[in-house]
Amino acid sequence: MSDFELLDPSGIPYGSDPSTSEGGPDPLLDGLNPSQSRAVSARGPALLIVAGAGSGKTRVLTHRIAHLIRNREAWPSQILAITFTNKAAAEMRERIDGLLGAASEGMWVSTFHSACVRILRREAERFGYVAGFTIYDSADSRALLKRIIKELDADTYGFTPANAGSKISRLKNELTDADGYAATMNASDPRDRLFVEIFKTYEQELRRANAFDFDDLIGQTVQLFRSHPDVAAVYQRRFRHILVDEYQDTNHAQYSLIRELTRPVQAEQVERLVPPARAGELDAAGRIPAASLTVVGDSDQSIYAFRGADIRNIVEFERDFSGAEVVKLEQNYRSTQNILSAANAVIGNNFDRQEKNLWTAEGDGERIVGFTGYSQHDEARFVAEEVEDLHRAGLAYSDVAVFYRTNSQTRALEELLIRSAIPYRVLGGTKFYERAEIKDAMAYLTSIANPYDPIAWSRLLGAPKRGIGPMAEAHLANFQEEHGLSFHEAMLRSGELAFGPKVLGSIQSLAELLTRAAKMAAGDPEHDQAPAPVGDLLKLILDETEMVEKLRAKRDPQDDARAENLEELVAVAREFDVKQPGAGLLAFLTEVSLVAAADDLDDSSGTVSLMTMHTAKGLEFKAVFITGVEEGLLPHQMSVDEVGGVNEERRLMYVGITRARERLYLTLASTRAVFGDVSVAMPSRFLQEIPEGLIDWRQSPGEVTGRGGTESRALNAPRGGGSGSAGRSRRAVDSNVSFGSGGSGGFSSGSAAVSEPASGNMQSALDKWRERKRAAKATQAAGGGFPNTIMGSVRDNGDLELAPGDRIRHDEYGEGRVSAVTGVGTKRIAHVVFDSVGERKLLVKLAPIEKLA
DNA sequence: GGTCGCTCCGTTTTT
DNA sequence: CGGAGCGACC
Repeated sequence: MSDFELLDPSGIPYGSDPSTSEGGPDPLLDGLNPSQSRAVSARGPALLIVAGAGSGKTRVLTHRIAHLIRNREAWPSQILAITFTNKAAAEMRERIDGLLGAASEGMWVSTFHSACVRILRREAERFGYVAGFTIYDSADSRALLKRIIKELDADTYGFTPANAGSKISRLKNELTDADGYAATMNASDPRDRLFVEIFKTYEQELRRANAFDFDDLIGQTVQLFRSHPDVAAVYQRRFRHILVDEYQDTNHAQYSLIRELTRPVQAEQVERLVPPARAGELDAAGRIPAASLTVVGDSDQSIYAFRGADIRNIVEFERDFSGAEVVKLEQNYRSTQNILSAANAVIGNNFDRQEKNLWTAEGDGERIVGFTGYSQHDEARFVAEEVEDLHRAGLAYSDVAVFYRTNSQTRALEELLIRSAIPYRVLGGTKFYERAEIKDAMAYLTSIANPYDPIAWSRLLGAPKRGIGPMAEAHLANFQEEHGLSFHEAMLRSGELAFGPKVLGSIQSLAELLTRAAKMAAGDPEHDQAPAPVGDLLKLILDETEMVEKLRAKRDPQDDARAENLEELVAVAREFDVKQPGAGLLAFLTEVSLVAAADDLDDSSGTVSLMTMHTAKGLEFKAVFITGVEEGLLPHQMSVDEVGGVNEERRLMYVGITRARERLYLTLASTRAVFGDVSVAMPSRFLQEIPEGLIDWRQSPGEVTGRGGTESRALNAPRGGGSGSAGRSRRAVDSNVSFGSGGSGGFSSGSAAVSEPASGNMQSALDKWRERKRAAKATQAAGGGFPNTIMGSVRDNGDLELAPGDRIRHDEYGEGRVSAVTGVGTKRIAHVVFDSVGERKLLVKLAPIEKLA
């Protein structure tokens, strides 16, 4: 479409270099160090920029693009820049615009997935798809696989949607299809044969549904290019400069895509190009030369092997692309030397890497702070207090991030952050669009765009409940398949099937709704009617189905939150309509399908960011907490048995450390709750790899595990002296107390395991019951307070009134005096000066406090 | 056909 | 401890 109209109108050939000979300094090279400058100005067929963490690679990349455009070596529309997240793409576009004015018009800056969707939507008809295809997320894929496995009775062979799905995903990332796998498998193994059956059926079903899964987006684009050289030629010609960020995390499919895009256009394809090629585009042999490729990466930050990333792509780049130049960026502009020294020390233990050392001219900075908690709650409490101290010292909340290895670690952290009235946000985890009610509503939109999609259709039938059960669904599905109809058409003709009057009525009115919505979505060009905004469509669906009202009518307080989520979705749709007027339903669905965890990071939100270390890649914060630095968690137990697993975990640790600019905290707990009961945790081997002088242990592992256990000897920590043991015994008592008293709030997840069985069971059953009741009440009352509300572990002080001067007692901080109360309603915050620990801010409603008479 | 409650399952990281 | 899935009841 319009992208192609932006092709160079004046015919300036690729490679001509009209303006570099101008005298005077180049503002785009100004302020760059020699390596950076080389990385911006180097020209040639291929360039590898080895960019250590914080070495200014985004700057180099944006300047390089701006340089190409300003020097008239390329038009914006000839540039394709691939980033890892949509947020990174938006940021890059913004920075280029900042350098050149609105120059990014027509440029493709996007993720692999977004770029491929764009290509596939445009070319879908070429290979039997329709532009309105659905993108299946992993949950959709699993739903489809579940059906297939059941049909083939494959569950008796141990197949599950999850394991079959991940195997298919792995194969697709290797560009292997079902036939390809069948050719290499052990044909005498019935399990293998069955898997091929599953794989084949899955592919058929996807095609029938006019849907692609995540991996298809890349893989099918590669297939498209390979089977249609004329289509490939269009893109090979168009993109003269291809730049790929985070190249160390590309998988084979992505690598192949880049390979296809950087092939020269052969003479016989050149003839077929529209518009025809100009003389300036061609080389002596009548071909259009290959695009120039720039990749940026750092093999030390490769952390996605589990999803097929192949580190060899970057390691063997020079061999792969002949004539490649390599530029190394080693000077770091982000972190203090202490942080870098720790990072270097850790990553230095990976023997299979190219030697590289980050350094900075900025000085040592503060020492790294270490802390070992008695439990994960204790650890979380430290984090919350320390965040508050940093904030008091003038650091904005948004400059602070808390990292962890697994998403399940958020619970304890959230609990303590809520109590401390620290605003926070969790990136990733159970994402907004993965919530059941959101998927329900989205199913309507998906089905409107693609009425052949069985997953979306099947989902919307039962949401909300309307009397159409599995029986009716099966009949309709059979009918639709027999007659080759869309699901909507099948429903409109449901009168031809033997349904009872009630069911028939439900089906008919649902069919009418969908038909009406589909008409609105399509618009009517003849009557000058534009496609309806997405927000209107969604509102229509929600109004007609009464989804929100039905949720509100339920007693369960969680349903209120669900209703609010739906309203939030309407707001998201409206925002989309404003930001991209006329973009349409399809664009909205695409955007929603491809949001990444890091995409909702909002720098102006004024909140602390919680995320996994994987999500943290590419980001930076003034202060970083890495939590759960324990054996079994970091490195994760699962990775220890895998070949190269620990090395990848070490790179993950390296990524985490190098996100920090000024302050780094490494925290762990000596015990961690796994499932229900408590197990002992050992400090991570990575801690030993950091020179001891770099860490200032506020509480070392030795002080906590005590008694000269093997753990403490393994560490570089100072020997825990007298003060540690006093603290330990006091806390030990605390935690026992809170176990016994179910009503006191706090950490009841503790260890009931050791107490006598009979009373222990009764006690825990009672605790559970009380806990549930209180949680329900708390969430009911706390509505609208914080974006993240944890269920089941929040206490509620009801309408506790506090005024300056009041004395209170806190479960952990002891007694103190209220100095001020700010905020209103559920967000009332008490500022309390404690006798022992000084000033703290507490959320009146949720803090474990009581007023003293 | 829907709802409730029980049991059993399971936890790495994600576009 | 939490969620999903299934079986038994209404």
